[in-house]
Amino acid sequence: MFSKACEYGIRASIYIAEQSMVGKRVNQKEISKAIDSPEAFTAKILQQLTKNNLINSEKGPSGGFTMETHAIDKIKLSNIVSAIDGDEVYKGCGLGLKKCNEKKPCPAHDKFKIVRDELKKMLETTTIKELTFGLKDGFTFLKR
Amino acid sequence: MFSKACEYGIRASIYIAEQSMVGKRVNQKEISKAIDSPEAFTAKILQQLTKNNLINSEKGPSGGFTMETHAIDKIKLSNIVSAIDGDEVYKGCGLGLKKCNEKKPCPAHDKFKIVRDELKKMLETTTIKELTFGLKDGFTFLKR
DNA sequence: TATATTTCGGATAAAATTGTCTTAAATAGG
DNA sequence: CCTATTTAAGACAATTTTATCCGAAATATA
Ligand code: FES
Ligand code: FES
Repeated sequence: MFSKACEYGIRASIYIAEQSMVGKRVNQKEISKAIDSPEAFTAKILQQLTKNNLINSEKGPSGGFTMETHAIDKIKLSNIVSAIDGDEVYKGCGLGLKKCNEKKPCPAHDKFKIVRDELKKMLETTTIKELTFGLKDGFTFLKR
Repeated sequence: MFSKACEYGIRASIYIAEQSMVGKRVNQKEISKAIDSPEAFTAKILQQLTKNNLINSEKGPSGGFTMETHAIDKIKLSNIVSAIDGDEVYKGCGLGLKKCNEKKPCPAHDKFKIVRDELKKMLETTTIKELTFGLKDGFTFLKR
């Protein structure tokens, strides 16, 4: 569904958001430990998210990453996905024709469109904030 | 969503089925021309589909690929996808945790499950046959 | 039987993705 | 100002995916 980079990006975003909500800044090492991802690779992804203004970074001792608290319920899953994978997965043709095209649809278009639009709606309405809720109570997990 | 290999595999299957329904056997060259895919790579994928008994192949002059007519409405999209990509896409965790796990779900589990199950249902109920209908009438397309 | 056609199978190559390493830049704190 | 810590940036490496190539095997047909 998504690339590894994107999966790490989403997990990292959720973790950063959760920590930001209790006023904590987290660094690369903590993040990759919390979400069980390769440290250097994750660092690259964090750079991407930073460039896309989805998270903030600060250098130096006691530096690290945060998500602005007022943004946590504004940022949607789709923002993370677009920033890393682009929007092909929820806008492109399921059979790989360049651009999904209503006028010249692939044979699976009608079937795919339903699923893809559901995915799109889900990504565009799900906030990072709501994904943090189960975490601190131990109902949901960012690694296993 | 799917790999390139899988996209080609689905398009090829639909084309082969369509031709088989009018009694025509098609070879690698025709197929990759019809679906606009790299010939040698497509040949590999056709081998996979053959091994999985989704299509039949015959060697020699006038050889090529067919789909058994009585199977065309039995074979589902999920059969093609599983044969090439496996079932990760509609059974795995959306955030990349190994195995989706109801007991220890990722934060996005509930949201993802809905979409993924819809995808699963679509793939498991859509037959190759119904995907061929629009083709000959020029309503749907395997390339653009 | 000889030949041309076609799939099969394995090796190889190119490109994209995933992952690592090293150095530079920023910054907090002594 | 100096040092330790942390992110930024770019080069590099490994792996996976995508794609090509070639010789062998099968087969129709002349
Ligand atoms: S054209 Fe293929 S999904 Fe719309
Ligand atoms: S655990 Fe992530 S989708 Fe089920």
